[in-house]
This record gives sequence, C-alpha cells and structure tokens, in this order.
Amino acid sequence: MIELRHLRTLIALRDAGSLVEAAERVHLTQSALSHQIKDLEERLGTALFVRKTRPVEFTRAGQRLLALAEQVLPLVRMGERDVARLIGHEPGRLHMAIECHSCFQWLMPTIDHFRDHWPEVEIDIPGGHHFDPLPALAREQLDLVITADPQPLSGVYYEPLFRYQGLLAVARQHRLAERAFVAPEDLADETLITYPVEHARLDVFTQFLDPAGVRPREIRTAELTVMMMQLVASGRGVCALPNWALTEYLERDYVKAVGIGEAGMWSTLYAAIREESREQPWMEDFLRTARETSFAVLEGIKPA
Amino acid sequence: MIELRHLRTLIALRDAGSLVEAAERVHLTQSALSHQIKDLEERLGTALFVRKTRPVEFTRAGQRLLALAEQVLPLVRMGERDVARLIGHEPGRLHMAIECHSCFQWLMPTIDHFRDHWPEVEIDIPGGHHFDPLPALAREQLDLVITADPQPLSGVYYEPLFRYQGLLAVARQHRLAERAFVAPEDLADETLITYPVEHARLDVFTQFLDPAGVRPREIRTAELTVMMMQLVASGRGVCALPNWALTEYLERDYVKAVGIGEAGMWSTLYAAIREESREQPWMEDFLRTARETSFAVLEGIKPA
DNA sequence: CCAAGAACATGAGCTAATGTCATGATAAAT
DNA sequence: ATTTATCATGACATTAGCTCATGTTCTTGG
Repeated sequence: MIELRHLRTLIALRDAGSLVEAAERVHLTQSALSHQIKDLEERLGTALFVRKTRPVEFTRAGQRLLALAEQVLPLVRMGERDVARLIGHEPGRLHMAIECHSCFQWLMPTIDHFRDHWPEVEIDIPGGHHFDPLPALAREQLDLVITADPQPLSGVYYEPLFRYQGLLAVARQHRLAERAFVAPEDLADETLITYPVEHARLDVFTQFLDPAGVRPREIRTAELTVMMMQLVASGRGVCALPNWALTEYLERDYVKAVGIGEAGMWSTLYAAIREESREQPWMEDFLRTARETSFAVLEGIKPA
Repeated sequence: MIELRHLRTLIALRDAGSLVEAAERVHLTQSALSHQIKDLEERLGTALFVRKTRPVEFTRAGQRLLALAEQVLPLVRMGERDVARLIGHEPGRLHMAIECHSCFQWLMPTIDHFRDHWPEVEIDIPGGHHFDPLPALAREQLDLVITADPQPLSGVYYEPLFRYQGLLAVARQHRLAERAFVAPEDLADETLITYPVEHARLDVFTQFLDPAGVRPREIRTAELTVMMMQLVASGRGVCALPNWALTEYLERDYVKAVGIGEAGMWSTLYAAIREESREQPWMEDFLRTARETSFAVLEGIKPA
C-alpha cells in the first residue's frame, strides 16, 4: 500500500534533485530512501525516476505520483491544522525575541503566513528589551527566542530550524576577494567587524579564530547589518555573517563573500521554547511553518 | 505523522460502526486498531470518537479527519490506478464466467465501474458455454471465474472476495418462518429446491445436511432465482440461497428467510484467476473494485 | 440483580518493515 | 587517471506495528 511517507519522499526528491539531499530533508539516510523507493517501485512494478541524470528526472509514473502528492499533502496538512485548532481553543500567545540581528527577512513571511491560520494567537515581537532573552523565556515573559547559541537551561527546549554557512564579506577589490575560502591566519592583519555582543557568542571566534590561536588586528562593532556592509564595501574591514544575511548585498555586487575555512563554518539556528509549549498545536505549526518558509525563502541552508 | 493507514482505518470504522468489525474489514485484529487509533489520538492530542455508543460517534476532530479521508483516499486510488495503467499498455482481456447464478446484481456495477477506468481492457461474459469453467480458465479460454467452491488446480489462484451467509427461504406462512434458525432435521420432510448442479457443489448438503445424515423428502431444481422464489412463495418447497440473493425478495415481503444451523452457514466467494494474471495491474484493480463494490451494494457480508 | 456476552483497553512479546552502516559500483569532474 | 559525487546493496539494528492473552466496562436477558 502506498503511504504518505512515500509521497513526502517524492516531493523532497523533486525539490532537492538528488537522493542525498532529499534524504537530509526528510531526516533519513540516503540508504533509507534508496530502499524505500526501490520497494515502492517494486510494488508498483515500474521505475519512478531516472537516477543517472542531475537533477533526477521523473518517469511518467513518477510524475503522476508527484502530482498526487501535490494534491494530497496540502489537504492533509490543512486537515491536521484544523484538528490542531479544534483542540487548542484557548487563545495562544507567541511573544518572541530574535537574537540574530538579521532574521527578519525570513521570519516575517513566516509570521504573515502563520497569522492567517491562527488568528487567535497573539503574536508580538516586543522591541527594545535590554534583558537577556533566554531567562525571560523561562520566566514566561517570552514564548520563543530565535538564537544561534543554545545554552542548557532547565525547562527550555531548543528546536533546530536549519543550518547555515557563515561567510566572510570582503570588499570587491579586497586581496581575499577571489579566494574560495580563507584560513584563520588570513585574518591576522584584518579589521574584523562584528555585532556588539560577547566574544563567546560569535562563531568566527569560537569556531574559527580561537582554535587556531589567531586574533584579528582590530575589532570594531556595528549594530546593523547595513552599517557593516558599508564599512566592508569601503574597505574598512571584513565581517562574518550568515550566508542568507548577505545574499541581498551579493546580488547587488556590493561586496564579495568567501568561505570561512576549508569545510566552511556551519552553525545551527534554533527556536528556543518552553518544554510545555512544545506540544501546543499552534507551536508545532509555527515551527513547521518557520522551517518551510525558511527553506523557501533562503538559499544555501540545510536541514538541521 | 499521520499516514494513509490511519485514514483507511477511520473510514472502515465509520462504515462498520464498531472497532471489531472495522478490524475485520482492514484485515487486522481489534487490538491492532485500538492501539493504532490510540497512538494517533495521542499524537494529535485529542479523542477521535466516543467508544461508548453504538455505532461509535465521532468527535469533531474525528469528523474532520473523516472528511479528509474522503477527500484524499479517492485521489490516491485514482493515482495508483493511473500509475498501473501507465505500465500495462498491452490491452488486457477479461473474459469471465460466473458460477454462482445470482451474482450479476453486484457484478454489474463492478463491471460498469471498471470499464470506465480501463477502456482498453476487453470485458466479456461469454454466455451459454456448457464446458466446465475452471479448466477453461487454465486453458486461457477464460480469465476469471466467480465461484464458491475452489478446487486445487495448478496455475489457478483463488482470490477470496467476501464471505456471505446462506439463508433458507421459506413461504411467509411456513411453519419454520418464525424460527431464528433451522436444524438439519427440520428439513427432513421438506422439498428442497436447488440449482441444477452436482450435489457436491451445494453448501446446504456439504456443510449442513450431509454431516447430520439428513436427506430432504424431495429435491427439485430450478434454473433461475425468480423461479425458485415463486415455488417457495407458493409453499412448494424451501431453498437455500446467499443472503444477498434474497434481499430483494425479502424487502418485498415475498418470502421469509431463516438461518441455517445455529452458527449460520457461511461460505466464501472467490474470484479464480490464473497465477500470472494475478499481478496484472488491471486485474488487481478489478479485484479491488469488485470487493469494494460488493461491500457497497450488498448487505450482511463479511471480509474473507 | 446477577450471569453471560459484547466491545474496547492494555501489557507483553514477536515479527517484519524500515531504518543505519559500511562498502562497492558508476558516472561526472578535474 | 584520479578524485569526487551519487546511488545501490547487503548485513545488521531498531522499532513500529501487529497478535495474543487478558482485564475492564457496559449491555442484555433470565
């Protein structure tokens, strides 16, 4: 019997273009997908896609099932959502804080989408609190915090949203601009621009420079991403940012980006929530929506 | 994650009205369904139906999922059907013979429905053959035979369709008419009307009278069911027929029906096909359609 | 009102489906 | 030709999902 699992796999496969990446998206191994699809194909008595091409090419049978998936999965999700809504009549509250300074880009579409489906949930991003957001979460002053560095805190659960790559933004004519990636030593006599937060919470240091024992010549801070970009573009320094925070500047050819370290510098973005709110139907829905929206809106990120 | 399995279960549950019978329909145990649904309910965080009532009553969440199932399952079946059709381009042939004389009632809707979906399969019920249909099946003169007594024959596979109960039709004012069921001895001085086939192929004898060593006073035969009903109604005998062959006469209050033996006399109706044709996509579809249609059209039958 | 019968729940245990891991084959890229 | 990426495959592991046996609860009929 065909199951929804199979349909979800096919969609992931189409979106990803390869088994390996599709496997990541559905949080299984490549092997599992290979077996799963092979099994399905055997039962149906036909191949569903051609593996030799990149991206994979679907056979007619495969296309038919894809179409089926497109019809069916949204219906199922709507159904689940309705059921969830039938349960939690108590109007929910979703007050959130955003640690990472440039998340609005993908968070806003998420919120818009969410608001349509859960009109009764009160959403807010209270501005200008100067307290530490994670304790405030535990204190129930906040309900969700977007953060890149989870710290163990009783009652707080960190739901991974996605992984992203940190890139080094440099001026277009910078000496490093044509490199595929930089080594820690390359930053030894550069000015590094960061957000004004503790050293320990910046991945460039913890993951990249500190392990190599390298310190940049100078460190200066800036509050806003645009500001940083101006400094970088005018050659007054370099700065490490998530790939998706940079795309708009890269598209406009305002700065260049190079990889950080040979393997790249990857971090995970988390949604921190209280344990109890974890099973709230609208919370589950929000997290799912957030993940979906981010994959739709952002490029070059990977499932956590 | 919700799966199609769950939706299929819910539909079965609604149609059946109780877990026990729903379990039969999906060919699982009552326990399995209980676990399955409990698990689903836990994950959704709400009950789906009230178990105390008969038939079971669905909660709002349950109703929503039922609606979902009604939307989704037909789509899935159409998808599967299309895929199956994409494979088997070779035009199929489906020539069938019907052993049991009063099957047209449910077979016709099946054929109609099937013809819409598989226009390229040539369907026929060749009439008036006087040869034995099962050997003809092996000889590839026929492709499907509806029969109630499977006989081991190499290369022939018997797919069970459903189980039905044999009932004894008696005149309205007959002395047995008010009984819940008859014992073998009750027939000792009755005239029994049967189809004109070998003794060994009539369940009344093999399952009921022979084991008890009872012979009816007289046996007479009739070709057609209507004929039998006329004889029965006018008090010239009694006859054993499948429950579904009788319903139309019962509804019109033309005859009465009583059970045969305390436990009832149950037989299974089979579709006999050749081993090889068993995996033909349209054959699978025909059998499924046949089973579905029969459950929709007939009452008082059970899954095999 | 009690005994017997249905129908559902539940826990233990088993099996088979469905994963992972390690590795090999194949094709594309350098 | 070598490296790198992707997919296939077999052996093993895990676990979801089933059956079996039994308990609980509600209904029915004597």
